[in-house]
Amino acid sequence: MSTQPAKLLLIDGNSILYRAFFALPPLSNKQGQQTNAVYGFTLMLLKLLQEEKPTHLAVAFDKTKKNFRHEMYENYKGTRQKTPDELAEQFPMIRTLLQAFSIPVIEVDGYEADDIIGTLAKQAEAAELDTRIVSGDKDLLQLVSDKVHALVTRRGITDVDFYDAAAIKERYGGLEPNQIIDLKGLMGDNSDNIPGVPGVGEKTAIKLLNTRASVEEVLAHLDEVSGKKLRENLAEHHADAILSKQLATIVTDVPLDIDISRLVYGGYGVDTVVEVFRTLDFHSLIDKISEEISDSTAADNADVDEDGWTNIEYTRVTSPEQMDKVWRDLGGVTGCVFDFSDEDYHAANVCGVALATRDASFYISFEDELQLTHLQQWLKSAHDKVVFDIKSLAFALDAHGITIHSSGRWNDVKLAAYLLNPTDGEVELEEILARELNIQVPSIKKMAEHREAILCRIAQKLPDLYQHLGSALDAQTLDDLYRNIEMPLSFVLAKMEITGFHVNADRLRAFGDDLLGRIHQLTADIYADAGVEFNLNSPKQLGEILFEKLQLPAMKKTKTGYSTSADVLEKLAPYHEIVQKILDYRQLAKLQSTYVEGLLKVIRKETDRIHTRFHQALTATGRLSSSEPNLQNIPIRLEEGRRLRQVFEPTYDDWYILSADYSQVELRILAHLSGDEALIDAFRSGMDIHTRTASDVFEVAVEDVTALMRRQAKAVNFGIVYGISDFGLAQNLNIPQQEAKRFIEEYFRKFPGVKGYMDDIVQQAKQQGYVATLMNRRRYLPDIRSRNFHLRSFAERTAMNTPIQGTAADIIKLAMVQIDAALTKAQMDARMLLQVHDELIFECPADEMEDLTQLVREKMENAITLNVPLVVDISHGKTWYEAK
DNA sequence: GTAGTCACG
DNA sequence: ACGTACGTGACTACG
Repeated sequence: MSTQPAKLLLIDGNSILYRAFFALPPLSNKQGQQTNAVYGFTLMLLKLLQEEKPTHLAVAFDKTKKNFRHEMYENYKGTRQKTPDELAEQFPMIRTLLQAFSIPVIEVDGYEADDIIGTLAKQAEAAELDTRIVSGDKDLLQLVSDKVHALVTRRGITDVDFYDAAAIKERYGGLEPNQIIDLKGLMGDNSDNIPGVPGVGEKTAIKLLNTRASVEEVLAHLDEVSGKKLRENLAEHHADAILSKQLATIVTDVPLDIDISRLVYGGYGVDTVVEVFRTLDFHSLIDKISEEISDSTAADNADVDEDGWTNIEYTRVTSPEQMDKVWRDLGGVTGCVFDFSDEDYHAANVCGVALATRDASFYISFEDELQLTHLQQWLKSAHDKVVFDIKSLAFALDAHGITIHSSGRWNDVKLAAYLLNPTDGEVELEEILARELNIQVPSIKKMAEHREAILCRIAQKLPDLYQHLGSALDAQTLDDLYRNIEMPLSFVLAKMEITGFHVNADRLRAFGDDLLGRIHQLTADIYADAGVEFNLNSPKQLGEILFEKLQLPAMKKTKTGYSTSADVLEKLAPYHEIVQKILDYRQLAKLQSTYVEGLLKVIRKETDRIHTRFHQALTATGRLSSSEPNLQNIPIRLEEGRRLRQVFEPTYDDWYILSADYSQVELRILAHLSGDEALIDAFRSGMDIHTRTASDVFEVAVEDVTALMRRQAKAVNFGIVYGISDFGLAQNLNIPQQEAKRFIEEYFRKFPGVKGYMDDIVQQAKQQGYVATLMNRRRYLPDIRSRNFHLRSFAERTAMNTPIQGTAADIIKLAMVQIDAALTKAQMDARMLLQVHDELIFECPADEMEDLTQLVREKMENAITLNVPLVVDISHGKTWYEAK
């Protein structure tokens, strides 16, 4: 029997985990970093178990309340959704781990881990049980007493400082543990968003608390405080100090359905823990605790994934009879890996497909045409299928005359993984398998002779992977977005990519020839002005000419030298005639190289069409992007470039191009999200929003708004959407920062709801670690709690911008899905060609124009109901240029 | 491969 | 005092 004294260990799960998360060097792979954080947590846990030998043990986690965004989502859905569980989402493996260690996890709705620990510590004190609190947060020091001591993490992950009352006294200039809250009340805590009193830091606070024991007493005896400024600050921020103290005070009466007698810790089963370590790839930790492991356990599991890649048994289907066997054997969810090189998206040639369930694997070669007909049947069938990147499949299969439809019960792990981690950019299947299931896929290139086997093995893993990701989607209420928007949208986008945009190549070439002539003339003029020939395309050489040879005033520097960007050159134009010529050259050279030459390169000669590629799983906000070529940035702002749109024509002479764009969609979304009455009223009135903003901000009648006022108001509106800063606005408008600041302050005075929303959303991001769109699309913002001003500010602006930009993306995506369905249903010939963030481009026969206009308007304007109307402007013409 | 620049929303 | 507008992709120069 053990004779060791009873000892209770209370671990602040959140702070230890986050400590580990931030202590580790940043990884490009977020999921990897999360696994690393759990690794750090485990290191700490093992150390504590070994050194502290607790007889009672619990880990507490925060469980924050449901937020307004979830409620909004429910309103939109009209249904109730489960409240997501914060920690399980971000670090799903932590639960498995603690379960393996048989350690009780305590969470209480609406309370933080601190509060639970405070409550348990109080109970323990009453029971005279020796208690150690482990946390990364010094706030917990307020709980220290005779029986309760604290271990607070220092640098690194597992280093801790020990605190009893004496240690606190020494560290905090004589303060008692219960004065920690007074300390926080006065000095605040930036990382916890406790304001405190301005001008009061740790030193001052300690001095004050050495004469008077509490915040209240300090405030009651202000006359004793030396220093006029300090006295004024204390008087002025009386309420802040009291509130800050309250914020810093840990709750000690959390309603718990468990008491300390239930926290008796009996140790863990080594086998169970090793098993979990193995799935998490914590190999070094396995060694650390492996003395007690029996050899057999280790051997049983060691080689499952090691050799499965090449010795997997699969059937190579070569006859129709075998095809029948495929249908019989493929029950349940089937993983599908199509065999094509992913190097060239547009020229991908599918040479086979691997189909697998847990029990059976098949490789069907595309060489045999007969097989394809059978395969096509199956692709349409009601079997559940899991793939990676359905859009690339649909695009590649189209070249084989195979069309796949959204009715075929497809699931796409690329889209699922993207919704879970939108900030990772485009992620390959291999990375997802490694991150989610710890499966290392061998290089197919290096093992070319095993290609089919490896593909079958990957196919076999896909259902597991989908199940894994799917439950995470459910847990984060992303399932609706995934199933009803992103999945169906993939098929719409595939169709658009396959259709392409018809262009007039001759006209494009002529446009380019004209440009070339003018570029040559400008180049000659510039060389003459400079008195020397140089490479005009080199910012370095150009900088030397302008700022050294010609002695123009350098306004801005880059890391490598002088900045020669357009905004700098515009300011320089009055000094020398060469500057305007350079600006003109730049403009024309851009058009020539990026657009004329760039587009000519990608026109398919047989069809005179350009097929862009839409990236559906790339942007952090939920927008699409377009590449090879990018058709989302065809010039429009300057007439010169806009003329490029004349080369984009309908497929047939008597068809038309139709363009439909949301009017001010982001500001309307802001009006909705913020509930600001003035902004809502502005949109309901149907007035020009920038003019209306100018009239409000500059306090003039609408009819007295000048062009300059409108331009400035427009910039402010943009700034608001981007997460405004006075510097940014000043830069944009080329005005002093002070003036920009006044604009912003005035804007917020006139639109207080917007101000409130911006403050709330940043606060919310800090609390829950992410922001969300109206349709619940999420973006995690780990930097929002950073001590680095730059990182934190960026995260704050992102918190303001992403719900707006992302909701706009949600809305147009939903509209696209609905429009596609409606076009199919109405059996119209009209086709969707492009999406450019807030606009959709179509082509259609003349006799469908009216119907299409009506249909598109109806679907776009009613995709979602906001508290302001959504307005869509539609126009058409014989080219994209004319559809304006 | 990175930096600078510029095209779009 | 800190040092910034949000989200993308393509081209050219240059180490």
